[in-house]
Amino acid sequence: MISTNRYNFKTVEEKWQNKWQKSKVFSSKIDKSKQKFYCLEMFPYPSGKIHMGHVRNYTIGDVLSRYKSLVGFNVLHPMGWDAFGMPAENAARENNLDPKAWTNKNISTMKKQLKRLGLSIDWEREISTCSEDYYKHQQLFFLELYEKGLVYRKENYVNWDPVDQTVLANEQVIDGKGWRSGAVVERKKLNQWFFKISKFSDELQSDLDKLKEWPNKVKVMQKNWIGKSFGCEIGFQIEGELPVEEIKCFTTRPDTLFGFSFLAVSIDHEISKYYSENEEFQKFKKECSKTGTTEEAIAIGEKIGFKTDLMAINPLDNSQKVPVFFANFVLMDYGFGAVFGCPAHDQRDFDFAKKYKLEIKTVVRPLEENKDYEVKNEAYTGTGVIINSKYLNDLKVPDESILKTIDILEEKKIGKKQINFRLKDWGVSRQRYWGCPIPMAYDENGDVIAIPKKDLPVKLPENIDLMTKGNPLDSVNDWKYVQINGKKYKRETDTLDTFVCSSWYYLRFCSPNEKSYGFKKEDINYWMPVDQYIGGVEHAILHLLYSRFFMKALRYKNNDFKFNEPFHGLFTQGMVCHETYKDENDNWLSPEDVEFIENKFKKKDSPKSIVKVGPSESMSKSKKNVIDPENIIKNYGADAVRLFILSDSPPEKDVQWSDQGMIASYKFLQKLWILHNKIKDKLKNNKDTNNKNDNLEKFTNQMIYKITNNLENFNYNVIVANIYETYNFLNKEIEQEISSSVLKKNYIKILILFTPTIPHFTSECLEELDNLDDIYWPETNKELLVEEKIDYIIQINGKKRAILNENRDIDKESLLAKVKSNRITEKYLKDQNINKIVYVKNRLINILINE
RNA sequence: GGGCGAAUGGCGGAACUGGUAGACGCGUUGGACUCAAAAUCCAAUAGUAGCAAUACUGUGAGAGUUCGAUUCUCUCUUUGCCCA
Repeated sequence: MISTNRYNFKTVEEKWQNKWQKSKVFSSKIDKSKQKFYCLEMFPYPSGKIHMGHVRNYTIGDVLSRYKSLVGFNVLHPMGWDAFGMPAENAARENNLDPKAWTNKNISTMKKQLKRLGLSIDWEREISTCSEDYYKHQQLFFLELYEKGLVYRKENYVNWDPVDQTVLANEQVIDGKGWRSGAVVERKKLNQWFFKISKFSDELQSDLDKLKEWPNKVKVMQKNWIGKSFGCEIGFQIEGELPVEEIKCFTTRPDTLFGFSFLAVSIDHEISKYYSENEEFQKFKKECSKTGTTEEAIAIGEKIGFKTDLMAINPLDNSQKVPVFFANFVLMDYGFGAVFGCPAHDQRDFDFAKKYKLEIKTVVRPLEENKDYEVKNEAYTGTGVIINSKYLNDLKVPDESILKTIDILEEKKIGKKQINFRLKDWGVSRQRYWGCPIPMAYDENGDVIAIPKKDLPVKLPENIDLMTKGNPLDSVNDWKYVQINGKKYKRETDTLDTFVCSSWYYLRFCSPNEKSYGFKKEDINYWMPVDQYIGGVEHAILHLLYSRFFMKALRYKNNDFKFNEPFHGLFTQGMVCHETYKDENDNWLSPEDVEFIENKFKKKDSPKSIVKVGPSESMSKSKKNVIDPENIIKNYGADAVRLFILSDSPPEKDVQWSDQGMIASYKFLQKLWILHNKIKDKLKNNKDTNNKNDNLEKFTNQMIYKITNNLENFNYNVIVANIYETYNFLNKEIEQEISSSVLKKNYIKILILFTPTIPHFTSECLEELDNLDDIYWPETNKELLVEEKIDYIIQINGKKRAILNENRDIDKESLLAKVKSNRITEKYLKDQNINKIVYVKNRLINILINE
């Protein structure tokens, strides 16, 4: 009688999680005799509870970590909390709580939940960015960067909410209004701290080529963001009443200079000082401030200009004089805050010229057009040749024309070759409470002083009033004023952008307990760089670029680093999606409130209700299409959840949540448990037989090969398929006579293959077989992979006609003879001339005949 | 508008460097067990024709390279993401 006890995931999973914790199997130490592997998933923001996205992200990382340790790597797999940020401040304000208490409560909840997933995390390295132990090192880095000249203060435009008296991030501006107050957002100039990321623009771009293990998509996005452009600086002579002699422009299209019809400058251009008394200009400036500061807002918004009395002279044709405008689409931070307008070959310039009735002169024609080609309804920006441009005529656009024109301009001393970047310096000041204080202060004249290093950390004050308008720190007077060297100073009350915290946490994980500095040289030189970084593609630009910058900034004038990129490999996983539901009044409904009866979705307990089913979208609280991992883990167990979240889609793509799929994974583990018990009984009762059955041995070996390859290539969905395949095979094979030693040996290998995916289950099984020590990843026996019999594909005129199972390495003639005598294929070859035979050894034969 | 990717059964998805298309799972259908249902087990499942053996069609559309194309090249369509 086979024992058919059900698999009790609850006791088994709890048992193993406790064991792992007690025996500290996942704690990591430097061991120079072993090769290290640093596996890092993007750390979570402690918002309250974990969501399915976390489950997916951390399961992927866990499969990798567990696999790598089984292979023999010394694995570092830490976890921490991105714990500063606005949600805490908002939640605290709404519920009259302390942000710190709120955050720490969330951390403890989420930590419990993550442990419940059975992740192989070294919790002794846990860090939290809102703890003093963390941010004090960050303040020191800030000062070091300041000393190296990589931090500076300047006035910059921000999105200002006049009601809440605060700065808004771009994503908090919705339709030009503040997300909370609903007030029309203004552009306001504020003094802010900046990281000089632009100093590394070139390096950040060119080093992307070294990141071979990054998805190309992400590299392309970063490249576009950095936006290296090659062009030329041109000085335009100016005529007019004002004492302005020259305006410098940057352009990537100097070859269109003969199509010049206006010159546009930013409203912040230095010549604006002559218009400070001009009421019309001030009105215009106000008009401009209504459009947001983003490039997109400027691109979509209407192009408006303010005509000055100045005229600009075309340096290549002194007889041509064109008007100078202030224009809202020219940004001061790009180039020199001035561009020359060539309407025929730039859509923005074209729109502007139409509006202000300026000349549109065609200077490039497409190759297929003739000399009389003229730009009509829209600008022509494609390739072609230069026309109407005197000595530039007939140059090929763009390759030849741009370089040639620059040469000419340089020769005439009118212009200079120049490389320009779109990437702007990183503004890190935030007018918020719940962040890392910036260790700076001001004297009564407003002059800056750095807080002396010995006085660090600048602690964030606690128990403060959050109900004030603007930055709460501004009104904490006993904190705000500070004595330095006997002199009174006012502290910087802005805090650092939370992206700063996440720009170096990967270093802190290497030395989480180091007191004197953010990391220890010895630690980072062993563990860094991160071998595999895993997270959502939504961080493709900012977080990843900032981290890359921070690494380079720390390394600048510092020999402690053996590496200059933090993340060797990057994997971006897809999102977890679910259908969306709405009731008849367009209120979002949670999947829990909806049931599927008689082919229709209904609201639970109201059979007459109508539920509108929307497309499957990324799970989000606002659309209520979320599935709470906690319930799912409680009902089905961690292993089943891990199995499902990996099974349905490749990890880099979005996955649809499916209740049926989830249940199937759960049932599968039950079936696997029954099989395990069958095998156990068989091992107990069977003796070693001489009956030679090497099917199992062969199959296991093939599986080792397949699963290993699939693990190496992140084909985790295929691994789940491999696990099912293995079950299907083993469940049948077990009915055959197998020597128990062979069975045991192979079954143990199989369980180890399953371990990265369903670790609790396999640990229990392995223990029951008294095989817990000496667990290592099995190796493929290459010789066993070689099959003696092979399915040969028989093609006639390229068309598959049959499959013949014949000996390996059979020669062409013998195979042909078999084909000729084969029941199915003989009729095709009868009385036919064979023209050609394509024979691919151990694979196929293609016989070409006349027809 | 520009850049990058994707398109395979009813659905999610497999397919090593061009060489058996549809692994595996879901769903569906039929059967077993049951008074019945659920659960479980067995079988079938790309389409068309056929009792069947088998044949023809088939990886978004069209062309090309090749003995052979889901895979490589070109054009187009749809769609996703990023940038504007």
